[in-house]
Amino acid sequence: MLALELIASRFRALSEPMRLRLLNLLMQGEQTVGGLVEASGSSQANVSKHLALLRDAGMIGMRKEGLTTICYIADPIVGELCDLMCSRLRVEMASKAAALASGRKG
Amino acid sequence: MLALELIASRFRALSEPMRLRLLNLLMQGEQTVGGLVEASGSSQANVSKHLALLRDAGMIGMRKEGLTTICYIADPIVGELCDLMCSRLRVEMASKAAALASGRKG
DNA sequence: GCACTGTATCGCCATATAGCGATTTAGCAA
DNA sequence: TTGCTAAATCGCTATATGGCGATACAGTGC
Repeated sequence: MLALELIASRFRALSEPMRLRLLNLLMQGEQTVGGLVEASGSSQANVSKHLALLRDAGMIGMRKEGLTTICYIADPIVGELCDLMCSRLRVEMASKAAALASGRKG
Repeated sequence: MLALELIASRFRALSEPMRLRLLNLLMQGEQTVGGLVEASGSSQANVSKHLALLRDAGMIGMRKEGLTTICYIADPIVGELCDLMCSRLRVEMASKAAALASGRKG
């Protein structure tokens, strides 16, 4: 179904640690591509590619100002999805830790 | 960072249309693997592989009853994430449709 | 025109995985 | 044991993509 592919592609955009890292940086405020390159510790080519993918997925926006390109979160869903996933993971990890502590199998 | 990889792997589990389809089927209630094979129209091998991946991601659970294996949604996050994404897509598609109708560029 | 800088893109390699058919394994019934 | 069935796994191919270095492009200033 078309809709499923659309949804899948959005989730896929969130399925790489480097992209989550870039989104996380952008959630603190808009940044230039160069700033993201430096902050992420990845190569310029990779960051550019990931940013283009995030843009195509509608998650971020980009505007040019002179030589530099400035990126910003374009879709509030990003924070919501990550918050949901993070809070869920916290619950799971807490229960696993409790299981380990009590000697049960994970 | 470890956490980012964990989060990314969860999103990755949701990044295939076939897996979304299987989850969607399971949201109507638990099903056998065979039932999912039939309902999804995919091969038994593929469905089995996707289900194993979803299980490893903690999204579904499986229990054996005699010969058959019964699958069920194990993590309520599945529905929430998909609802969020779907509602967001509806908003975007509606605005794109409006843009098309008014002759503006998408 | 030239040089410099910030981004985007290209070519390449390695890895991951979706899908397929074939096979194996596990449980039930003779 | 044999046979049957449900599911998992194996071997394979094709495709997608993350990461790299090199290059091309675009905007600025000379």
